[in-house]
Amino acid sequence: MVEPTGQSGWAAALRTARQWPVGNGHARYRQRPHRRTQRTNRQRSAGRRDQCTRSRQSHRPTTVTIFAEALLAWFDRHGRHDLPWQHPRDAYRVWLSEIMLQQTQVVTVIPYFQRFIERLPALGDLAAADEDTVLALWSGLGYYRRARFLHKAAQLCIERHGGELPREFDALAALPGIGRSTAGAILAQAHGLRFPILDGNVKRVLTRFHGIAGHPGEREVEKQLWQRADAHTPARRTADYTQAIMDLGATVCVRTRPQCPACPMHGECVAHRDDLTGQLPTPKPGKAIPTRSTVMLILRDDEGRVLLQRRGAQGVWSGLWSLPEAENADHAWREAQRNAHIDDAQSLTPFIHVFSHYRLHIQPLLFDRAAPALAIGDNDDRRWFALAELSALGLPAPVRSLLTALPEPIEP
DNA sequence: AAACCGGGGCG
DNA sequence: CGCCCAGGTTT
Repeated sequence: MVEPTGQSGWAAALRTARQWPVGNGHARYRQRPHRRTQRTNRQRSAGRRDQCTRSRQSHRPTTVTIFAEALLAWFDRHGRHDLPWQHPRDAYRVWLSEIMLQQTQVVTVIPYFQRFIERLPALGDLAAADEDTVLALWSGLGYYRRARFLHKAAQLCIERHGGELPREFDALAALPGIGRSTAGAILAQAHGLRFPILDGNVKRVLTRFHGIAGHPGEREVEKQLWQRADAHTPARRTADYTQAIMDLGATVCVRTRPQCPACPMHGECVAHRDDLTGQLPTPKPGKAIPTRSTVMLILRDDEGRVLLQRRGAQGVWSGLWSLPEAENADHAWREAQRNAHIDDAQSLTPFIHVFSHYRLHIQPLLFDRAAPALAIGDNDDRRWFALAELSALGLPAPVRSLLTALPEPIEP
């Protein structure tokens, strides 16, 4: 993990927060110097660095509030305030929107949300609906399992919680399809309670802002992200803040080509400072894939023709023309002798070809001056080809490059 | 053609 | 309790 800026950086944050120019979308913030009204629990328990800053400049706002304040100021001007689940912003509507948004972008969700809420306007309607109705309203969104969870959870609310979504975090997160982040989003958005969220947008914003490397799926990384998410979440305007950080991730701090100049936090963003937005968040590591190895036989006759065979219908490169293969050098010699009279071989530089599910270590063996065995003639699946003919054949890319870069035959 | 993503489920 | 996967769509 890359550590965020030191103390001088925090001082800079304070300056930055106060000096955004008019016309850059931050005028409102600039015109309203920060006055700390109350200290939240979070501010009280803020980290060491924070305390250093405060002890030196105890009248200044903490960086915790800087992040939230800057974001809220941005949200007031540039955030989305007209989303259908914001008016009214009740728990049922927030919940439905959160589940839909887990799998689909806002613009796609809106018409589905409206149709759903029109047909099943309250939690009781959802609980009472039959599953076919729910799935029909969901159809086109995909991930139908989540619609079933939604339906099931509504019925559980009737059974356990008097027909309402519970306001207690644990009870909420115990419902199917609602985990820590969705429970937090519902409590924050619908009830203004101070709970953090950590969806994909927030993960992107936080890994960049704090320069947190490592795939967010890793336990340690995710733990850090929740800590940061919690630390930044303000006690006041929590609902707006939650919407704001999601909006920022969705519209400014996007995965490719983020719009850093439009970001209210770019002055303190580690990824922006160190030009790491392209590397953060760290992409999912390609899962460990096995390495297999093969020997590819290049049998070349006096006229420069090479022996190719068509691959079977199964496995990789099915139906393509390719070189004969063997599992090791011994087998390669035996296979070569079956096909031709040969007297020497040279190992060419081995290389690795990567497939989605394994990597293939290829050892090319060149047998020059091969005299085709008469017993095994050309047929539909096996032929000696002149190099000039190769361009008309379907060849695997590594085989093609191998054959086009063959060394000149050594004269006897 | 891969990345994406909160939560469920499995080991 | 922690790791892995499902499931359509987007980049």
